[in-house]
Amino acid sequence: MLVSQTSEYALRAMAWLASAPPDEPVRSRDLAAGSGIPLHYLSKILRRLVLAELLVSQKGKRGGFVLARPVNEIRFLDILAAVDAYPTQGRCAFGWGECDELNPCTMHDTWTELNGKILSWAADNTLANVQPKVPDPWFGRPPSSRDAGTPEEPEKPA
Amino acid sequence: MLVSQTSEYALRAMAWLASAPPDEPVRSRDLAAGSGIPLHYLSKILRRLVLAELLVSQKGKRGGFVLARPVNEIRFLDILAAVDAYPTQGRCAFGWGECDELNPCTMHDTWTELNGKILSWAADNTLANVQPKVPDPWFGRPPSSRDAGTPEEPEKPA
DNA sequence: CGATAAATAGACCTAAATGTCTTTTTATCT
DNA sequence: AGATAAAAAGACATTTAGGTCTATTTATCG
Repeated sequence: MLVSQTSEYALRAMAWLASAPPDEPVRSRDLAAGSGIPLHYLSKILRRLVLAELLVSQKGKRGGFVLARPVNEIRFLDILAAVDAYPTQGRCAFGWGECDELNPCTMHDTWTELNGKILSWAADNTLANVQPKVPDPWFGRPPSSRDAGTPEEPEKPA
Repeated sequence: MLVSQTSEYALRAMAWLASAPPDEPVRSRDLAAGSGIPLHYLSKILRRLVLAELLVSQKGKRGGFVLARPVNEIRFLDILAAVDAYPTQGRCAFGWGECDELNPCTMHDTWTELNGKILSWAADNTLANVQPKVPDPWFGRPPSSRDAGTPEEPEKPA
């Protein structure tokens, strides 16, 4: 695969949070339900994003996650780096063994070309490039309420 | 990781074969020693490349592997496809669930941008972009002979 | 203060990717 | 024909990514 599942999850989660109103924190449960990411696995990813200071978490009642900075200051590159999916920097992925700038392998140039494209894509795009085009009154609500029509009701009433 | 180990191996192996003289087949043992790919794992990858008709294999004594076509007719894309690392085509990697052209997710455009760059890189580059710049009298020889200086001697004389 | 609701932490499981080993098949050479 | 040398096939082991579950901590509310 060219993009790991984990980095895809991280980008999706951050994109979701970028669409939520910034005043109140988003619970991981809602984020999981809305984005289709398994709850407990998502929690691990969110923790890493908190450690990378891309998110702020609030424990306890009324807790949840909020972006730590404005959307235009969170690059895709930061998100990928936070989950350890940082695009290869130093080493040439296709070099056999001891490939570097001084002693390049036969694929060094063409690999560097692609690597540069990926890096600039990740460095030039921020969460600002990802916000919804059309204002949606349901943003920030758990999407279960969108289906059921009863936004306040928890999913485990028993 | 952004590129799987297997697809990296496949590209390296093909690049190595592209550097070898086309008249005689390269043994997988030599290919493994030269490229640093584990022998038996390499064998599996080579078999897939044969099935994809990018390589021709010759069994028995004096056997080995040769490119099935001229270097400028083997695209990186073909190699990646052969080992099932084909860059994502239809689906949007960052879409949540039901993202497509008609109903795009908030990351559809920016993902499509990157995906297009990766695809064109893989489609536009062939093994011709990878051949060594400087002719090397040792190409096609097992690299162990390069170190030992006794090209004809097998590595298990006992 | 006690109940509740959230993140946090970490043990643990599963599946897929990766790597190793052995046997079988097939061709070539003497 | 027999010996040898190669790919082919496939069983098996290991590692890592991905995913689940449970307990703990921390905050808020009544």
